Parts: sequence; C-alpha cells; structure tokens
Amino acid sequence: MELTDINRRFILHWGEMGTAWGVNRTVAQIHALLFVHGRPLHAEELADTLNVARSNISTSLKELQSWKLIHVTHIMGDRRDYFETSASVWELFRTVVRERKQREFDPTTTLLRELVASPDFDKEPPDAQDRIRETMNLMNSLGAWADEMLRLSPSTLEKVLKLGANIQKFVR
Amino acid sequence: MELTDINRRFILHWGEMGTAWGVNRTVAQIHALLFVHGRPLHAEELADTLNVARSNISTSLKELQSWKLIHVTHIMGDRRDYFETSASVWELFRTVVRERKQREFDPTTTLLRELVASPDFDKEPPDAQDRIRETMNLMNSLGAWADEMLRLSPSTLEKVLKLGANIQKFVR
DNA sequence: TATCAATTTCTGTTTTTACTGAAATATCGA
DNA sequence: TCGATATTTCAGTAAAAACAGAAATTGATA
Repeated sequence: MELTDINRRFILHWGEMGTAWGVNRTVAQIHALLFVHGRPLHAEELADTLNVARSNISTSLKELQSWKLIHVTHIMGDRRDYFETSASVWELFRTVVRERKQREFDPTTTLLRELVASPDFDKEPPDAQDRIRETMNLMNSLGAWADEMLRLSPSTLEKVLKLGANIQKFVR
Repeated sequence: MELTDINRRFILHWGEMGTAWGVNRTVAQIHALLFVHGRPLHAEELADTLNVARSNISTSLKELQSWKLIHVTHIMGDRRDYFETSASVWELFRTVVRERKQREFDPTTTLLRELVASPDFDKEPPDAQDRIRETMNLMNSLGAWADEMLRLSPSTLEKVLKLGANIQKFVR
C-alpha cells in the first residue's frame, strides 16, 4: 500500500498519541490507517503498510475489536478477514467515550459507593467523609450526564457543543 | 501514619486506576493519600505510609506538580516541604480536564489543522479529505466547548450536569 | 564555612508492556 | 481428507516504564 504524505503524518501522529490515549502505537496506527483509507483492509496489508509483524496486527485487531472501533467484513471469493472502522468521526468519538467511561470511570464509581455504604465509613473523620462523598457525588452526576449525552444523536450533540457556555442561561 | 481501612482501599484503588488514567501507581497513590488525609504531608510521611522509596516520592511529587494537582506548603520551624491537594473535588476535576486536554487533545488539533492547511491536502481523495476535515471540526468544537465549560463555576457546572439530556430542549 | 537535614539526581534493577518469529490451529477448496 | 492459506497462540526478546538505593546537591543553621 502506498501512503500519501498526509496519510503518513496522520498515522504516525495517531500512533504517538496512542500511548497517551491508553492504547499502544500499533493499535492506534492500525485504527488511523483504516480511518484515512476509508475502505476495508486485510491483516497482511496492514502489516506491510505499517511494517510490523503479522502477529502483532492480529493482537492489535483483537484489541480494537474489544474497543468496538473496528469490525470484520468480507469480500466475495476472498477468505481473508477484512477490517474497517466507521467513517463517522462522531460515531467513533462516542464509542471511545462509552468504552473509556466503562473502563476508567465506572469501576471507581462502584468502589466509592461501596466505601460510603461500608459500616466503617462513619468512623472516618467527618471532613474525610465529606471529601469521599463529594467525590462519589461528582462521579455519579458526571456518569449519569455522560450516559444521557451518549443517547443524543450526533447532530443534537453538535448543537449542544455549539451552544457551549451559553447553556448557563438555562440553568439559573 | 496509620491508615484506616477505608483510606487504604481508596488509596489502593486510586493507584490501580492510575495506569488507566495516565499516571503510574505511586503518583496516583500519593494524590489519593493527600486527598483523603486532607492535611499537608511531607515526603517521608508519604514514603513511609505508601512503602515506597523516598526517591520515588520525590519524582512523583514533581509529576503531581506538573499536573497542578498539588502544591507545597510549609510549617513554621520546619524546613521540610509539605504537600497538599485541593479538598474540592470539583476543582481537582477541572484541573485534570484542563491538563489532559492540553496533553492528549490539543497536539492532535494542531496537527489536523496543519494537515488541512498543507498544500498536499487537496491531492487527497475527496472522501479522505472529508474524514480528516470532519475530525478536525469535531476536535475544534469539542476543544472550544471544553474551554468554555472550564470557565464556568463549579456550581454552574453542577447545574449543567443536572440538566443533562434536557438540554436538547434548548438546541432545537 | 563546616555540618546536618532535606531533596534531587543518577545508576542500576525489576517489572511491565510491546513486539517478533515460529509453531499450532483453523478454515476453506479441491 | 489433503493441502494451501489465513489466523491465532505461544515463547522468547526488546523496549519502555517504574522503582530502589546510593550519591550528589541544596540550603539552612550553628
């Protein structure tokens, strides 16, 4: 596969940011490649284009599937698995938010609820109780808010973004 | 320092989630400890309580300072540096969002703008151009929105959260 | 300015994560 | 069912990150 310079820069950058986003370079690069390419690719094309081992591609594809960011397709008369990602960046964004919430947020919400509900909780100094309870409250609200936002359509969400800080008009 | 069971569970959990949140265990644990403890602590107390090397504490404190999550204080007649974090979970939350946006978001926005402005960009297939441009647009809107939200007071933000999906009433 | 406590920096080690290449497994078609 | 191709798994290696302990530095005080 020949990559344009734009594509290469996009993919390399995505790979570098991957670590900050909680996935490794290869995983991020594969997703970037599928996204810019816009059409399904099979594992060997990915391996050749990104210059990584075939087995690495295999593991990374599983990882991307666990993130629900790619899915398998097939081409008539071709046994190989082809992979593609959504062309809608809004859909991708929502998927990432949903998954990250689940992995990085929900477990902590659960723990905080357990702590607050624990019989020992009352024994904590009152101000420590407050801090933990406030943390729980914030995470509860934020989680509920995110779930509601995730239900909105991309176009509604876009309007919400545009509304921005003007929203404060409506909350007073 | 004696930790209550609640404290221990809180700190250990924070440490485990740290990795998913982009900081290592020690960094997350220190912050958790300072938060639950609610009063300034010096490096040795942190090292003793968390059972990690003094040098590890030193590096981790620098890291937490770079995140603007802790700051130094002093006690009369005591040369040692004491560290404390905000007791307001809202303030902490905003700091984290601000910093993560800066580290994990802004660099990509910058790159996308460069790509779209690049002379080669027109040579891309039209649909690839669209995808990249849409990515840029989404990130621009999201970034602007986040900046606006970060300017609101905690209490206003709280009301925005409570409003939740009802916000769609106002965007039609 | 010598001393001592506090902190940082550095070097080496351990642990974890990412990755390769080979082997094993699965899947389709002849 | 055999053989070819595709995919996954596994074992070992390489790279990166986290950490400990020692050494060096800083900075206040006597």
